[in-house]
Amino acid sequence: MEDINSYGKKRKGHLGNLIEEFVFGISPNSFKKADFIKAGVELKTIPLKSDKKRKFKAKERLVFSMIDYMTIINEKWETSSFIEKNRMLLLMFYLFQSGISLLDYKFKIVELLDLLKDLPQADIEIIKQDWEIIVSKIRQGKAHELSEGNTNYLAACTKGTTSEKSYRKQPCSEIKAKSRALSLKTAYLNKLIEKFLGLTDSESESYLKDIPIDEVRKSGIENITLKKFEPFLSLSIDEIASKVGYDFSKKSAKNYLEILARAMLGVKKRKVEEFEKAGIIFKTIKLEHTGRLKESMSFPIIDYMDIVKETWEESTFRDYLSSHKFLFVIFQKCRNGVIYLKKVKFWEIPYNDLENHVKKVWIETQKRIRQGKEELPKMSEDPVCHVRPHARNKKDRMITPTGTMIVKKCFWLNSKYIQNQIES
DNA sequence: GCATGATCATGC
DNA sequence: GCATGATCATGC
Repeated sequence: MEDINSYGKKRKGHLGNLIEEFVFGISPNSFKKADFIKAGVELKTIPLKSDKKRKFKAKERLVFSMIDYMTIINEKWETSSFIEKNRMLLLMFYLFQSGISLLDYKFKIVELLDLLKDLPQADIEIIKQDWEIIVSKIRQGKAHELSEGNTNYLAACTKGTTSEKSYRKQPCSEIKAKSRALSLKTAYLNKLIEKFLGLTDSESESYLKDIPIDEVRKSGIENITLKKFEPFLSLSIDEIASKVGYDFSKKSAKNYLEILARAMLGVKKRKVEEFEKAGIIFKTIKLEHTGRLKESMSFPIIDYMDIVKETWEESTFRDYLSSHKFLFVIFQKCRNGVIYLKKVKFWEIPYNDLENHVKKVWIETQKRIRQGKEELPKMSEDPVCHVRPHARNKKDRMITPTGTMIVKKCFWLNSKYIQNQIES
């Protein structure tokens, strides 16, 4: 056995090995079997960060082993290598702190979790469907197009080095695909953590709770969601309001389109539970009577100090875009001003747009910030995205690495681009 | 009509 | 006080 102190300086990936070796006295194995072979239990150490509201939040997604593209296409969910290895998880959550030794991390939550028993039925079904979506994409020869936005709770995230070497063969296409691993999304982990901490989120409400598991199984969560909106298509917002029992006169909220969108799903509370778990972002969109979309779509503020230290592959913005799915609830104005529900659509950013256009703009943005420039890529410079102010006012500024203070800005998806995505 | 800059409204 | 979603204002 190695001296425990020699581990203290190693990287976070070694924390799991450390626990296995020094806490449980087993030698680390990284292949097909669970860590505790006889018990069939897989150990996972998961970093947490502090959170004002909920005490702790997951620092990152929970990553399992690499997807073997060549063999997974012959598997079935129930007997899959994923389930075989990861069905029983020993989850050890620790509070991450930068700059301290691994040996000084404090564990905050330890739970044993049976993926097929301890989660709500609907969740298990959705995870299974996610697995099937991923496998069917590989079967269609589209492993290179996989993205975390494809699925809800379980996702295929990139894993391994970012160099060319990390591309590997896939069975149904000649195109090489990035190496990826199965993972639980950060959003889903956060809900699990909440549960483990005994916190109940009284603000969110499920819209699948009254739907029989069989139907979730048959139709899939996306179709069920879209079906919820069907009875309202082409209705004006007044008609929708009276149908769902929402009284405009009582409360004239500015976010009435969002309230109506939730009400059509059957949710009265402020948050949609399944969307919280899946990291699905609700976007209500209002088109002009001509079908034109006026406004671009904003994203979180750019931290100028952080972005210059990031690589594109691991950047905050790439992570945000590629790990979220969006639900566009699209309304359109008539010539006479009446607003009606036009279309509802799930959207995730297409791989090529992300890796070509957004990447180009991101790299250019990083370059200009490093140079101390205040002029960041404009809408006219790329058809997909641009950078623009997003601040309270001109005085709302943030420090840059060159020491200047510039107005808070963020990435925006171009209005025209979103409009095209809605139409296609 | 459109690009770009600027700011409002809301909720935590 | 601040992040976030949404929208306004201006000038070409």
